[in-house]
Amino acid sequence: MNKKNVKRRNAEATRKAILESARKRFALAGYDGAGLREIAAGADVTAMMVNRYFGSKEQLFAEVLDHVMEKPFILTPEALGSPNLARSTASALVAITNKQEEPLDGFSVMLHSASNKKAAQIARLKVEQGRQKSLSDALQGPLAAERAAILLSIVAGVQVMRQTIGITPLAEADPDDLVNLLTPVFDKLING
Amino acid sequence: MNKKNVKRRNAEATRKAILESARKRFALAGYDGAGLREIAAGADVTAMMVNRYFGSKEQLFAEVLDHVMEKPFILTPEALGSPNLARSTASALVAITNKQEEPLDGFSVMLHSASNKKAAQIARLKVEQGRQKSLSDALQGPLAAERAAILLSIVAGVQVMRQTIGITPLAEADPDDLVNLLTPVFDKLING
DNA sequence: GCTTTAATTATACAGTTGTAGATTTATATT
DNA sequence: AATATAAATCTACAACTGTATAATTAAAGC
Repeated sequence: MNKKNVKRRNAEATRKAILESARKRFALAGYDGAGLREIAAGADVTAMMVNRYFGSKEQLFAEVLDHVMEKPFILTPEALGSPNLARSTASALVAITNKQEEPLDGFSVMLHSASNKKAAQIARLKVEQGRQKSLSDALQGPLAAERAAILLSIVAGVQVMRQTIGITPLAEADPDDLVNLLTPVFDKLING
Repeated sequence: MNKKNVKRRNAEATRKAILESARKRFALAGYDGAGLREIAAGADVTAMMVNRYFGSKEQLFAEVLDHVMEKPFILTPEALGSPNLARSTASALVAITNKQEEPLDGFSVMLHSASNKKAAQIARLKVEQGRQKSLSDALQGPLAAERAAILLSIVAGVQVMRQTIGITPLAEADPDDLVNLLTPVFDKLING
C-alpha cells in the first residue's frame, strides 16, 4: 500500500513552526518590524522557507491573523451569558496586559501593524470577519454592533498604553484598582 | 549697526518646515514607516538637512513629540471645569477621528510608532511629561492618575480602531450614536 | 543500494534605509 | 565687486529588506 501523505523532513511541522514564530514576532514588532529572516530563525529554518510555504510576507501575515483571531482571549461569545461579565472582562484584560506576559493576541499584531497600510487593511478584514462579528451578535439591545466596537477599542487602547507603551501609572498601578475602575465602564457598554 | 541674527536662505524656516513635515509623516506612518527622504521632500529639502538640523531621526522624533504633546486637542486642563465635560470630550473625539481628518495629534504618532522599541520609549516619556501629568493633576477624587490614564487609553483605542484601522461599524456609525455611547463611559471616569 | 522527489539551503539581486564626508550654492558683510 | 560663511546638495556606503533562482541535502520507493 502506498502512502500519499508522506512527510519528508516534516513539512507540516516546519509550516507550523514558521507560523508560530511569525505570530510571536508580529505581536512584538508588527508587520514592518518583523523581518522574514528573523521569523525564519525563530523556526530554525532559512528565510526562503517562508515564501515557499506561504508565498509572501503578506500572505503569512494574513494567515497569522486568521489563527490569532479565531480564539479570542477575552469577551468570548460563550462568556457573554455570565452575570459578572463586566468584572471578569476587566480582570482578564488587566491580567493579560501585565508587562511580563507575552503579547499573544491578535490585538498586538493588529496594533503594531497599524502604521502599514496593507497590514492595517488585512487586519481590519480579519477583525471584522472574526471577533467583532461574533461579539456584536451576542450583545443584546440597541446599537449592539457599535457598543461591541467601542468595547474592542477600549480593550485595544488599554493594551497598547499599558503593555506596549507602558504608560505610568497604568503599567505600575494596583491591578485591583484598575479592575475596579474598568468594571463600571464595561458594564455601561455591555448592559447599557 | 551689525545684525547678528541674520538668516541666510532662512535656516529657521527650513527647520520648521522639516518639523512640520515630520509631524505629518510620523502621524500617518509611524516612526519606522516614515523615511527621512520622504520627510525631507515634504519640506522641499534633501534628506541630509534632517540630520543637519536635528542630528538624527531619533532626535527629530523626540522633538516632534514635544511639539504635538504640548497642545492637547482634547481633555485640556482648562476644559476640565466644564459641566458637560464628558459629552464634549466624546463629541470632540468622534469629530476628530473622522476618516477625512488629518491625524494631527500625538496619539497618532505614538500609536503608529508603538512597534519600534526606541520610538515607544521616547513616546512614553513625552506622554508622561506632558498630557498625562496635567490631566491627572486636574482630575478630582481618588485614583486620579489611574482614571486619567484609562481615559487616555480609551481615547487612543477609539482613535486607532476608528481612524487608522477603520473597523466597521466604528468608522461608518452615526456620530451622534457614538457620542451617546461614549459620554456615560467618560462620565464614569471623570466624575467617578 | 540506487533513483526519485521533496525539503532545505546558498547565492544573489534590486530596492530601501539612516547617515557621513566632500562639494556646491547663495547671501550678507566688507 | 570680492570675500567669507552658512545653507543646501551630491555622492556614496554599509546594512538591511523581500524575494527569485539555482544548488544541495535528506529521505522514501523501487
